[in-house]
Amino acid sequence: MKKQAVKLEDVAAVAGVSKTTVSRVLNNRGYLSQATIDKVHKAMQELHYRPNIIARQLYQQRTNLVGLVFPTVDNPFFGQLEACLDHELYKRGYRVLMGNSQNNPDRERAYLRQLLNGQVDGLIVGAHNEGIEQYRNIQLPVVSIERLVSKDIPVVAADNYAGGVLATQQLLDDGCQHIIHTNYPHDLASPNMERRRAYEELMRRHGLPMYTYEVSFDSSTAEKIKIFYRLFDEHPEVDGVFADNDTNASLIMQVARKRGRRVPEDLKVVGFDGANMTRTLLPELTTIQQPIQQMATAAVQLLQDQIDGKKTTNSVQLPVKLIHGTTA
Amino acid sequence: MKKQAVKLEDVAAVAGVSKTTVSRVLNNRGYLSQATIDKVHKAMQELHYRPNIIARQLYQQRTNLVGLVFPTVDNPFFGQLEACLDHELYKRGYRVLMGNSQNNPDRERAYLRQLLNGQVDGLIVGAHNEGIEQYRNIQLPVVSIERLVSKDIPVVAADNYAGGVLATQQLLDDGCQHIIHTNYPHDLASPNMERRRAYEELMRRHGLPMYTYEVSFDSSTAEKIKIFYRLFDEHPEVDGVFADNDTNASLIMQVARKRGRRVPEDLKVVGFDGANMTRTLLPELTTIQQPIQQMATAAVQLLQDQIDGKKTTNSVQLPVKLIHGTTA
DNA sequence: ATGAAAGCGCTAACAT
DNA sequence: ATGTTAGCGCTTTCAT
Repeated sequence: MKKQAVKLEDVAAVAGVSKTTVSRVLNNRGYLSQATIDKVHKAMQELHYRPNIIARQLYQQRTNLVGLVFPTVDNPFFGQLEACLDHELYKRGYRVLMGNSQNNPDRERAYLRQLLNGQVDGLIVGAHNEGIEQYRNIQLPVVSIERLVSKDIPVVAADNYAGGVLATQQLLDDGCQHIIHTNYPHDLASPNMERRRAYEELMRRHGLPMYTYEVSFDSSTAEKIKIFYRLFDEHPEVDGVFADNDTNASLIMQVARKRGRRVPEDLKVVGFDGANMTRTLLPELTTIQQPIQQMATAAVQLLQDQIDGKKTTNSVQLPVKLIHGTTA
Repeated sequence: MKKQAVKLEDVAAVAGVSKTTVSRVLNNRGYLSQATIDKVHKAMQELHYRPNIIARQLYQQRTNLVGLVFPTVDNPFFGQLEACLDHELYKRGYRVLMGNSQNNPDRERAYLRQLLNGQVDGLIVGAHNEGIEQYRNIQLPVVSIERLVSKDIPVVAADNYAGGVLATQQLLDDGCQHIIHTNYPHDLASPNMERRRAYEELMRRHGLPMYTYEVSFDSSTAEKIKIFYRLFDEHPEVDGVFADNDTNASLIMQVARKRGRRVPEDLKVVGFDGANMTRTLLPELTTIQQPIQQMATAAVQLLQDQIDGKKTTNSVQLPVKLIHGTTA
């Protein structure tokens, strides 16, 4: 329990003024004579004074910190999203507290337990865990991205249904008859399910069979690959795949090649997300691009409104775009 | 300046005990009778009490927060690295404050100004800005990753020289005669320069010409692509490329194809980093893999040692590995 | 234009 | 086993 080396009081002593005056100089508030200002600045420099941010936070009851609760930052979509969120928040004077849940409910709870204790001024969440009870009766400003948390919390999401239609329609236009879809396990309360709904409606309307392989986000790459091998074994007739994200699309194409299928000749593939990093590393992939930057801007705006006390519980849905690659 | 709804004092009043007792129950410290414990817990539940973390931080003079200052999280290498760091820090009870500098020195300074004011217990830095004066005479525990900050700050880095040798040797073994390298601008004080040194030494030893194209990390993708077109225009004889990171390798291959070169028939390519996301999206790339997880573990260990007051200014160098793809 | 004093919510000596 | 009291470092009424 060592004390801070040099504090406001020390500066006051050296400058020969009171703590109040130093605080005023620090915050540029109230009436100050130039002579006093200079004296205080000089003392601050001499002592290498640094104001203690925590003390200020305690008094002001705000931290200018926003917590980001997402599965992981090591992913093209979430990486870009968190980078955009950080950028938008920075512009408004907020810093970011990372809360990678790794899709572990206990970790998500642990983060929330802390963050809700005055650690942050607000929360932006996009983790995929179910039944986190702490979101009920929360008094902190919260915005969610692509996740239904509770009815009071506004959601920012892409138009997943339209995306599902675009993807499926592209494969149908390509002449595919046996289109398989991958998605999260069905019970996840995510707007993501709209992608599946769109796929199923179009397939039904066209009288085509539908199969959805469920791949949970947090499975290991090896596990996912195993599922995709199973996909080709159980459905050798598959000629089109609508993957619910681009990394799955990439894995499916790798497995397809191992099974002797050429893309796009024997198999068409459409992904989802269209993040920058995927566009750079896998530009040939045809995919549905989410407006990540706009989603970040909207989320931060909604959060700021809540922090400012404006009651905007409206949710936001943003348009997606089909990116034509060579895989479909 | 609203006050916190319910505080320790309120719990004390309801439970009919003193603040101290409530604090003791909260922290499970000192002698407590079971009856008191129960009373206090009951009062806490009734009031939905949440301890104010900031007040505790002020008293304890520690925040259990570690700042991560890196260029961006939207990148396979930094994304995975920050995810690993977060995971290691979480295990030790620390949370992470994000400091994406976007390679903007002003932003890096702004972060440091705040973080050094008691906001964090330590810092792990890997941003690429030069001459940030705040790192001089810093009193906070700091560890750097792949960056030379100042002589007092320990550095965790991969064996970049060995990596440069592996990459260049692979291309030489493939029979390449005109190998081009890409790297950061030369003046950057980064262990990364060792990759270049290795390339140049091997080329010199083999009596081969050497050309390094300088591509700054924070250029836009469009700018990078322009440089790579220039590379092929100025050196149509190129038959091997050693890129200093995998995303550049990917861009180079895209440009090569546009210029009618087949990889690996006409052009061999070796990248650097070998992050998970690159392995998933671009598995065919031959690359030098950095031990990201080990680097994170080592960095956190060094930081913890400093926080604990152990004087370990030793730097750490970790081995790299050649990953055989099909591009070289 | 400046200062004294109270208080943000919590913890820990030091009593009892 | 529990309470009293004095801070942690800062900001802000309220005085002068």
